[in-house]
Amino acid sequence: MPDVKHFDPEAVLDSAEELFWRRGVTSTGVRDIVSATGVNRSSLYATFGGKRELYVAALRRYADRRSGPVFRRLAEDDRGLPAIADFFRALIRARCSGEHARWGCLVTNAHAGPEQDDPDIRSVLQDHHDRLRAAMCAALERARATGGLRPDIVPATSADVLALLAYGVNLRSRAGASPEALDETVTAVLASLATRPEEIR
Amino acid sequence: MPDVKHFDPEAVLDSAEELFWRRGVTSTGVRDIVSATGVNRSSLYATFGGKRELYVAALRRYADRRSGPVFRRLAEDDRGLPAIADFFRALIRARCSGEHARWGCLVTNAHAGPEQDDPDIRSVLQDHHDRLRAAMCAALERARATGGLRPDIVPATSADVLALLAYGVNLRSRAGASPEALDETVTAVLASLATRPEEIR
DNA sequence: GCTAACTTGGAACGACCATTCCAAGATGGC
DNA sequence: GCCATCTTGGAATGGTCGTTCCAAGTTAGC
Repeated sequence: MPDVKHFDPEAVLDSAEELFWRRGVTSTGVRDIVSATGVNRSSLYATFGGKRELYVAALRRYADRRSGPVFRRLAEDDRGLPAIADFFRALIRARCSGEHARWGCLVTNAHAGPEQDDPDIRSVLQDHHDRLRAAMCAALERARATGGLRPDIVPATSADVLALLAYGVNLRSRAGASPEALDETVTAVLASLATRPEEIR
Repeated sequence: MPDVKHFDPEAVLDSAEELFWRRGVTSTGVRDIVSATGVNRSSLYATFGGKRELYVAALRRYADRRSGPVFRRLAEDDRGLPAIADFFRALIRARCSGEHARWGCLVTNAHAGPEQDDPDIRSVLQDHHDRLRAAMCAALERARATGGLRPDIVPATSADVLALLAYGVNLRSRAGASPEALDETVTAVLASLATRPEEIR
């Protein structure tokens, strides 16, 4: 039997995800991942393939382990509009303060860079977008079921609006947009959906 | 008296803007600008300083000559909401088809990359954002003046919403979002602002 | 036509990049 | 203890990056 890995690939992906997220794909070199993890170049290449594969894996990991649970929680929340309001409040808080302040969203950032030409990456972006829309749509349909949605609102269409709004928040938070202003902006959109705007927060 | 420049700096900036826009800052090398313009390295450095300065100048140029006129037209348009609808229609058309299809917006792209750490670049982004918001706000106030805006709408706040929406359009268009879907999304937002939603297009 | 001032061409520099290669080391079954 | 098999360390490769430097060329006034 052969030798066994002397490191944890999952931990390496965690580090890679953080580096790609914080500093971007092009600004993050393999040497940065080497020095952040302590794992040797050769082991990295033997395990993952190369920088591209490392990035794709980190991006998938981000979509699965960061966005995924949040989207799921949103989709399964019975409250409708308040669930969406909570989603955005948490989003804005995460983007503007704490450990990841001003990092934006790894998937949103990927949209704007040259990495999005890659078919594998493109499919992650599309998948992420579809999941976000679906979660928003589910929450809106719950709002409709409880009469919280204005009659002229079409959940699927407004889900697209809210998804684009989330991208806007992710993007502008990187430039230092104030959380209060973002909150107010989001609240205005939610108010336009609600039967009783005063109940959304 | 000294020798005089053998090339047009403005034309160089045009080329640089196009390259940075299409392929991104990090993927565009000085050599690319050299071969696109035919201007020698030394002349580039003597005239502009370096890559960073070239990028900042190209970004400023984009904001002034691409976004500027569009924002001005929007702000000066008397029609209110139809002016905003036209703005978005033209935006979506430009982002999804024609010469610049899938390039997104140079300023929007700058938000997501590592270039936004630079104070000079950051100030261009902020300025661009403020101008966009102001133009939207002006158009909304005209809508209000003609009774086209729902009474509960606050122009300044909805201007922020529309600005974030524009960033979302810019971003998603790069990933290949369909112009029809984007149109529908934008129309839904405008309908939520209008006293008579059926009149916005 | 001379000269001072500036531009231009092209080579050269040093740093960094992703990737490869190979010898040395470690492992688990026999 | 041996060996096949994989991992690991570290040097090396070939390329590209932004930038610099200097000699040669070009210009406009005198």
